[in-house]
Amino acid sequence: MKPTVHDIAKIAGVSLATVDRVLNGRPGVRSVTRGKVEEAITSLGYVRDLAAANLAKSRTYSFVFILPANDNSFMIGLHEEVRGAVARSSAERTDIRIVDVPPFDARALVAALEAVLVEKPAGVAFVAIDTRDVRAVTERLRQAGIPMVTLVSDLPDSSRDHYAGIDNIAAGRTAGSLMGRFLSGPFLGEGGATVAVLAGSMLVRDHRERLEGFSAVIDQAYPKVHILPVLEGRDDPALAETMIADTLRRNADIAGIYSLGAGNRGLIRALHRARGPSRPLVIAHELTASTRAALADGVIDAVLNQDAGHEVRSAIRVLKAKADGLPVLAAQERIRIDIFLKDNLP
Amino acid sequence: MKPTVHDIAKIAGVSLATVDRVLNGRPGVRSVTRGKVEEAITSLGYVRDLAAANLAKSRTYSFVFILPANDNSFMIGLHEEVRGAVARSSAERTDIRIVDVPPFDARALVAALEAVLVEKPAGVAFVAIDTRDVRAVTERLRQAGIPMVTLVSDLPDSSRDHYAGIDNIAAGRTAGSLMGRFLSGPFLGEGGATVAVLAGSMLVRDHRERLEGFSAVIDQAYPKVHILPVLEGRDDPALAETMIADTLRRNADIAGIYSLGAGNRGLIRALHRARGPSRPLVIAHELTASTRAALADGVIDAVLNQDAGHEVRSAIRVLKAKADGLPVLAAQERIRIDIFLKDNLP
DNA sequence: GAAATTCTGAGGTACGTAAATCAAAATTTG
DNA sequence: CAAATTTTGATTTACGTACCTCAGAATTTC
Repeated sequence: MKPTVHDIAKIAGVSLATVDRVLNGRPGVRSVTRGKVEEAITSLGYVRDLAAANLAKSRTYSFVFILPANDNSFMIGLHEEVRGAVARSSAERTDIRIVDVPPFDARALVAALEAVLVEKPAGVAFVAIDTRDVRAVTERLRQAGIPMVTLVSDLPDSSRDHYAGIDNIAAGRTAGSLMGRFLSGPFLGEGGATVAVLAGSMLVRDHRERLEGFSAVIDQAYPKVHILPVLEGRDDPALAETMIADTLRRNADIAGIYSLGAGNRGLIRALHRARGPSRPLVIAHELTASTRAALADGVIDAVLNQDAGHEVRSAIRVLKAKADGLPVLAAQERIRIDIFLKDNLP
Repeated sequence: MKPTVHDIAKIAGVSLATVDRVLNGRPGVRSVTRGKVEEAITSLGYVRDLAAANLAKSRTYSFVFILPANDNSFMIGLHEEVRGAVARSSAERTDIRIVDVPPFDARALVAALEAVLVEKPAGVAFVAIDTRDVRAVTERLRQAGIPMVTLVSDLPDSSRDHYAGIDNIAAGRTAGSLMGRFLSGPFLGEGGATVAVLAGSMLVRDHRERLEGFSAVIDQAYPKVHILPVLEGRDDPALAETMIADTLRRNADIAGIYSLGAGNRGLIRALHRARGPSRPLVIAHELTASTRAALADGVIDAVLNQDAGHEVRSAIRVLKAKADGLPVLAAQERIRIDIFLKDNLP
């Protein structure tokens, strides 16, 4: 039988009230007595029954999710996953509030985080933007004891407790490696190949890191591949379409395209329009309805994906654990880079 | 506030005892009264507080995991993950027992499942072997109301409730696609390429399915690639080593190897020994210490992986849900095929 | 219409923990 | 050494559900 507070009281030779005082850090216990109780706890291997404790406290974990109100499918999907979690929230003793902020707007994010500071929820998750101001607020949140999880885009070396997202450098490297290997066959050979890169914005860390990883692998392992200057499409389908169409028109010899941000609907439209003699090899991020269809059609060759549902559920699990002061299972919470070819679409 | 049994009693105009009788399917309630209560339940949107219910019942979920006592790293890792779950079990109200059976032994598996039938745990997970006898026992388990989850290797169209493992046909297709594309470059060209396939046993479904998917893609999309007859290494490193060494000696022109089972330590040893002028392209399954090292060294080019930890945790979640008659979150429980190149090793 | 049977209500105890009150004991302070 | 203070004990209520008993009401059966 699992030991209970009653067992501790018996072993330590104190009353239930004293055990409770020790367990919950309440005042009014001499250090001698506290020592006896703690000894009994460790000797019995007592672990508090969280379900019973939460029941007694009639506790609900209140979390805030700050999400950019982006127009692209990935962010819309992320929103949906959080809404799904809200729907399940009553059964999980959580109470999740969604706060929308304008995309790529550090000041709006800071303002939202400051509001969190006032509200004092049990935890907050947000898509980070990497600026000094944002870092500064996170430090204030940490001091206020509010657990923080960054979602999708990280803020390394800051006060955040955890990052629920993929390793974007590794993602970029993987894209580079696939690009290099796939190109080595039918495309390369006569001297070299030109590759275009479409990003959302170099201001967000995840995009910077993907480019970094991609370039590193290409430069090092596939020196015959030449990367054009990055196109910044602000994750906007319409903008992406014109940029890609322009680039394809100007550089007839483009052998590959790496789309490391969102807004792939535009990219795909441009590709469909530009049906030339030989289509370029395309590697994109995020499996959405449109990229999935493009993969199946052979317009896109590979899609690297992060599962928004996993990220949201992981963020919630981690916030809960942090709120309870429990350790997190790192292996469980690592968000993986999914690689989809047309053959392993789920 | 979430509605409770008290609210139901009040709304339905009955006593708490009657609500309890309805909720827990106890006898002694007229259908008119039952109707009133059920109406109140739906109108209030009542959902039973599982944590409180489990506390009241002082319930622990007892699960049995039947695992083959294989010598390869993957199965050893799987064992470890289950043991990890056992270690965490007290906090999760689970009580997991591990039963070891000899590998590739359908009769031993049947015997273990029959023992489960007697023990009547809250659920059972097992690595399936696809025979009539095994199917027959699962039907008896289903009739006994014991939730079943197949782990790693499935038993489709049987009485099992869920499969915690990857789609092996898709995995095989993915391997075929990578093999075809990677070979198209440096290896192919002058007419064709020869590929060897190393499996564990064609008696287990997962291996059959991987081969099926692999062959389908190669035959259809890469007709220049020729697949040698399958080698069956019984997931045994020593046997695999001699088989691969033999094959490499006999067929000097081998361009690729697809290792779809376990026992890769042997494969890797053979590859290291046989350092010829041009090394073959190698795609293997399961990321273990040895395949990871081989990937990093460039001896293996790609590894398809299933995360044993995820599979075990998913199996437990599903068994719990089935035991409680709750729905499972399909998206959460889908086990993904990880593709590792040397660039995205975790 | 009485007896037998079936329903229903009221109430309690339990699960393991939290949190509170109040009295009693121990300790410290002056 | 008495008074003030701190520490501890005993007890209670609560969280939401499960499960039990027993009495009384309603219904059915003869």
